[in-house]
Amino acid sequence: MQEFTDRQIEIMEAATNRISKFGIQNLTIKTLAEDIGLSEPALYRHFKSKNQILWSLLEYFKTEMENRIQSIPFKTSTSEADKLRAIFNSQLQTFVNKPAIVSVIFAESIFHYEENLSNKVSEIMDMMQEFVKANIIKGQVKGQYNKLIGSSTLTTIIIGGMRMTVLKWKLSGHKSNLVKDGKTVLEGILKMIEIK
Amino acid sequence: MQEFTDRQIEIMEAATNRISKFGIQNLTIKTLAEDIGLSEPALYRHFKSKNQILWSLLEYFKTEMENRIQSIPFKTSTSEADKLRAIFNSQLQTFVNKPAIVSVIFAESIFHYEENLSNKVSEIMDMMQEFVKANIIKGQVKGQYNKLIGSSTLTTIIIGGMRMTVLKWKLSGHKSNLVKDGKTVLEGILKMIEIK
DNA sequence: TTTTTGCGAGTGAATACTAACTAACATAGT
DNA sequence: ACTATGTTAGTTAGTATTCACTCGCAAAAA
Repeated sequence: MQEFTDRQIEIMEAATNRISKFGIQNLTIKTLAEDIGLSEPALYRHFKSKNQILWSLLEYFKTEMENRIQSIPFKTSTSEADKLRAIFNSQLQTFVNKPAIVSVIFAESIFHYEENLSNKVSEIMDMMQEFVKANIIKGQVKGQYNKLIGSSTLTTIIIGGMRMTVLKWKLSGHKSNLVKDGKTVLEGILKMIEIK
Repeated sequence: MQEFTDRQIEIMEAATNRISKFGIQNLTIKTLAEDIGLSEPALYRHFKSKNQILWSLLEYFKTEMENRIQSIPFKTSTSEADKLRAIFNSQLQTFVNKPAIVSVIFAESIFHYEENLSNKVSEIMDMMQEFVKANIIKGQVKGQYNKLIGSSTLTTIIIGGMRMTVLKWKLSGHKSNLVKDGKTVLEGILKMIEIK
């Protein structure tokens, strides 16, 4: 298990914010050092390379996300649909609290050239897909969801719809209501698959 | 209306290919010139800046896409669902024929720092959304689609599902069957909204 | 002859990263 | 209690390399 120092976390958060505000092109060791109020070489005391700053940042968020979702408390009586609602609510709320994260997590393309980074982004996406797919399968087995559509296709639709909502929120300059819009999309899909 | 010379189109296609293969970070005037077999200054005979190469490339594809979709022949008797099928089929087929385009069109984040470029990407996305939303509204008015979900939300779900399918195809290294997977997703959604 | 399209050889500004050094502090041996 | 030694976290001043872009000139096309 990775552990990070306070300074490392400070650096990772500053990096996330800069990417969110000005894009990855503007994330340089120089601008990053200025944001924190340190010299460039000081950053190299805490990370051995720029790549490692980005990698750690992704790892840090992945762990946070995994822990947060897995520790959502469910009663045994909770329906699969309600579990799905809780997972997405938690996820979208996190994005609202820290909008900068979205720019990094939803950016398969920006790390295209650095294999270890794009792999980390894929890992995060896969994790989210696993949560959703497991939910769908369970719900279909339990007879809570209909079986009009296969679980893989349904997962693609749900994750796709949510990602699209987040993208629109980002393009609106975070002015739209992400939690509400996300809920609307999810309820729409549930309306079509849930058996009441 | 913009017109491009043969040489300009050659440059734009080479740029698209390089972005697709190695990411935008690797698209430099030098590598681009080498791909075409010209010197760096020669490129500046055809475009006044690197930004303009990227802008033109987006404009070029946007126009192509608009014309292609609008010239799909429909009989008056064609159902809205069949129109939607035809539009997405045409779009996905274009991606399969020129996979490099996807890296550029689906890359809101890579142009984050250059306003005129991210605006162009938004324009392309908006255009696609308009086509879909118009189709949904018409279908609901004609009673071909049910009204369980509002047209905006449904548009988000459809576009989101298709984008997700394209993203998965890209991450698979273009090994999955995009046209087939896209059709499955669309049929899944139609199954839930179409009134037969 | 004039215009178009190419070239070799640059330019200044960034970029990630390094070298050499230092002040502040912790710890261990006597 | 005092000194020797090592560590942590920072500094200033660089390095080599890469970047988008330009200048002056030639050859070819119109």
